[in-house]
Amino acid sequence: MTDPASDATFSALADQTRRAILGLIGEQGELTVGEIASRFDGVGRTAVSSHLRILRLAGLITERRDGRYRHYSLTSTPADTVVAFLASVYQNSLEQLADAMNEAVAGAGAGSGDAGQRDDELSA
Amino acid sequence: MTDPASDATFSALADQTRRAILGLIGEQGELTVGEIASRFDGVGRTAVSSHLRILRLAGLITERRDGRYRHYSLTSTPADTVVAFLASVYQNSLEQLADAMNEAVAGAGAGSGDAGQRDDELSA
DNA sequence: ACTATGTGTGAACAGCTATTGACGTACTGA
DNA sequence: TCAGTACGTCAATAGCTGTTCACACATAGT
Repeated sequence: MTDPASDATFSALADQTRRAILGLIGEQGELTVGEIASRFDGVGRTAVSSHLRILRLAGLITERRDGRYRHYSLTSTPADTVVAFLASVYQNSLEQLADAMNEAVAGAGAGSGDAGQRDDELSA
Repeated sequence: MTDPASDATFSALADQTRRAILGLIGEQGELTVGEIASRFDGVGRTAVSSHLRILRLAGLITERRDGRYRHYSLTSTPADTVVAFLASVYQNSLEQLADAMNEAVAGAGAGSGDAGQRDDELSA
């Protein structure tokens, strides 16, 4: 729980604007910096760029460079760090949850497609 | 995703010390402020008390007053907010995962109502 | 009374966020 | 090719939030 990866992930998720950006990207699939900044009236391109940099360093999003544009999209397995933390803290009561989650992940990856989730060991 | 509850939860989880406190409480089941402060050599009781206040306001822990001591323990379904956020953002790929996780949490918490650390219920 | 546990308050400190201005890069038109 | 324009980022600054400590206070046990 004291991993640098956890720290980066939770710090990235701590900001409300960044969570909103993640939700926006999740809706649209791919967005550029200008498109995101145009939706947040109170946030400029520079601020959005900084937020995207933090999200990218945390491994939550990836960028695809297309000319002068940079399209940002969600990564495939972003919840791993969060889920791993929850599983380690609440293992006494949520151990069965982790098992059910692994099964659900495996089923979702086979059924609905683009997730590409890999089943890893959640119960530490 | 812009709920105040989400903001409080993710802000509480953003701090490394608070995540370590959660892990410590998850291991021991119940701990007092002094016990927690004694384990973190660089953090005093005042800081621990402040962190516990933030965690309590975020709904992650609950306190049980026993004389002059206050025993802190994990709440039953703390991951709901986090899971709800992940489900809303990654609904395209993790919709079934979120449903399965909510069901698992509801099933685990339906029996007793607490985190499972009910070794004693002595009342003042 | 005396001691121990826990919390509240104010100050110092560091860290983060948003802005302004400027720069590098890449498309567009003549 | 050459300017003009749009997109994104970098650097520096101001403002704000959050963490920690020292001190004092309230509560509870002996």
